[in-house]
Amino acid sequence: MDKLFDGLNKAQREAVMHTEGASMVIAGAGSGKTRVLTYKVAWLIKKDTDPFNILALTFTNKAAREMKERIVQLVGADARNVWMGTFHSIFARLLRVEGHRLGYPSNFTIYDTDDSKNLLKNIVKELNLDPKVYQPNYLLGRISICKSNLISAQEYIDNEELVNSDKMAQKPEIARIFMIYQQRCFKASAMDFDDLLFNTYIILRDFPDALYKYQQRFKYILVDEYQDTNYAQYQIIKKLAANNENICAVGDDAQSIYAFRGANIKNILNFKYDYPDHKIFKLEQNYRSTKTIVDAANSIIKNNKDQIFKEIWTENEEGYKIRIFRAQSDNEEGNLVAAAIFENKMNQHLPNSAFAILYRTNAQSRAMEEALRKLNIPYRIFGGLSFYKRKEIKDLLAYFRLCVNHNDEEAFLRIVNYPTRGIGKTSVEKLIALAGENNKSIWEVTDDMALLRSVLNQGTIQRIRDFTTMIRSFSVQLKTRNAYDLAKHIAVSSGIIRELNEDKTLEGVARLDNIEELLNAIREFTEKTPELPLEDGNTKKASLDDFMLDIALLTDADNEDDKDDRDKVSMMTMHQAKGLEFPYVFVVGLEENLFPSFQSLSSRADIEEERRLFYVAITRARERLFLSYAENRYRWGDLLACEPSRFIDEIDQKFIEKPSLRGGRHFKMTRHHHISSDNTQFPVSLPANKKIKPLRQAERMAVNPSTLSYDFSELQTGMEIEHDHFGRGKIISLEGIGSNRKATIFFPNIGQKQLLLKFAKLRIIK
DNA sequence: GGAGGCCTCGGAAGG
DNA sequence: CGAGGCCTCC
Repeated sequence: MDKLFDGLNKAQREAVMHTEGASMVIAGAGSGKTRVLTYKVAWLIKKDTDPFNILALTFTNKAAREMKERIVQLVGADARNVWMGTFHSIFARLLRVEGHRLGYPSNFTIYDTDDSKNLLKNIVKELNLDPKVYQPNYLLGRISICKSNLISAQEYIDNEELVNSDKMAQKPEIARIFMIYQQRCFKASAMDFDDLLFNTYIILRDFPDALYKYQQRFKYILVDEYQDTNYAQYQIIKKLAANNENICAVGDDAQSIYAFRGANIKNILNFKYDYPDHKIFKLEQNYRSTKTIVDAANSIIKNNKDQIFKEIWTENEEGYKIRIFRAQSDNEEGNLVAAAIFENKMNQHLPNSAFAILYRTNAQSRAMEEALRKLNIPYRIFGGLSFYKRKEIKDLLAYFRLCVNHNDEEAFLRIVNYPTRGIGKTSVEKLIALAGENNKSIWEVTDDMALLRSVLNQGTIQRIRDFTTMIRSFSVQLKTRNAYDLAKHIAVSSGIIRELNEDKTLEGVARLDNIEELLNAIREFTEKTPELPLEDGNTKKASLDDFMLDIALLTDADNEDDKDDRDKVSMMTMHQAKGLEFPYVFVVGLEENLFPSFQSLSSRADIEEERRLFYVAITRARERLFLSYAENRYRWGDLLACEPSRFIDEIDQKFIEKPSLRGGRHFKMTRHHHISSDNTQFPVSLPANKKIKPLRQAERMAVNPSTLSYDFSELQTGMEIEHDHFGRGKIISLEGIGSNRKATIFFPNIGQKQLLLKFAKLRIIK
């Protein structure tokens, strides 16, 4: 037996060795799923499969990168040639080559969700429709679900059922908006995230030579997180695998938590019909968690009706029972969690990084942060505003985008007047209108003097031409300069750096830092990318258009900041925790209406998804699990009374530490759980408009006004403080009492300011 | 064009 | 509560 198989158990080994034909690996939490995938690819390579013939699809870039590194360690650098990446990055690559078949240039832009929403907003405005009725979020959601179910704009218009349901919902124009949106994206040489899948499918469907080419190339196909694939992804895989049927789908139906964004659990349930000769491997031994945690998780998930039978077990020791905290308020919940972390850190000699706090919504992080700060426990929050979503980053990237693709409408609109150059809203609206009337992109309009003269004055025209001339001059240099040089040149010549330099606030300084960080990333890219040979025998460093190829597909996890990985407690949503593990895990906010979320209460399918999310959350824990809930919680500025989550009741009581429940439980079966039938519809009809918000008003409760006394006694005249926005300053005087207490502060960069202490979150420097 | 006031509305999140 | 959009005023 090859030594590659050392350290794999029987089920894992069988799954790895089954390379020919279809197979499905049902991998329970902590059962070594990633291991099977990596070893399977490694085994294929070892058996002399050309890495170029292996396609491995993951859900995150990070997963792909880590897996690739691991495989390289196992079988050598050759493994770098495996086609491994997310669905979106792999198929974006395919579309750069094949997109011309549908009329896209190879340098098409990838619109991110902000671009898509802006475009939709503009379209609604141009059509004079009510922006309240046609909200960008809603529209994009609708369009996205269509495309991920392979329904084109034309098919939508022709589908009576869909059009009628929109009429019933008083939104009859959705089909038209969808169509215009697609046309505008096309005109801008842009694809949104869903187009990357939709268009890939269309090419495989309509161009037999292309289908043949990729079926030949991808002889072995592996798909990770199969339970989270949507219909479009499913169909693409099915097409690619149709010839060889060497497909291996890995997943766990119990961990499907993305149905809300179109993932279809049926893909995993139907695998057996799609590939009748398939083999199923079940990985049921958990290596991660204690018996208590594994069995408690089993006792929860068995409440779900829709699932593939499996029995997760472990040889690990029994371990600690689960402790449950009941808190009076969200703040007290934070204090209990922080205190427990502190105590365990000390008693068990654990590093901060041994702990994770998992919550349902990002808003819950605040109470936890405050509590941890009080005890001086360092923490790191995952999620939040992504680097690539920051305004200054998007601004600079928009310059790059427009250089690479002049037709990129969203990039054009973003920067045509940033930094300000006297091209106002009215002029821009006229450009958009001209583009629409003449079936041109905005850039093409700016190139047509006759058209411009028809609606704009000479001064405006000149300013617009100056702008396009500048962009052109940048574009020319794509050929001559390397990515870093040009990026830096653009950052300076565009005026962005000057603009940010003038902003002396903390925010402004941080923005400039971010620009610098982006430029550093580009420098690194320029240096790391192998040089391309030129016709004249010289070589050429990577250029800015190379860098821009899949920049839209990058996320925060892709630039792991090594400077920030000091020993810290991790805080994140349960969704983000998928795939991770920690010795000590706190799952907080176990309250009805929060977890399970109030939006999920009316359908069984939604509740089951929440339950799977709970399952994911608790199976992150290796040694010890803590659950908590608050009886009162601030939500959207109101103090709400809460009841403990039904999920707490679902855990078999024998796994729970007894004395923690002071006063016993005050709820049992008295609640009414409104359960309607499953509203999953597939593939033509769309999910019905989601439920009406239940109970919000009724839940509201009076706030106890005696708690509103403010005490800022630590602050004194003469102190140096720091303010989020104004930076450091010195307190000149203090006046007023209670909530009216205010300070006069001198900020060197800004001047003198009067601030109400209850709003200004001042930090004392000395 | 930018600052400041008022209003609205809120899920989880990968690419 | 707080972010973001929109409107008004300079």
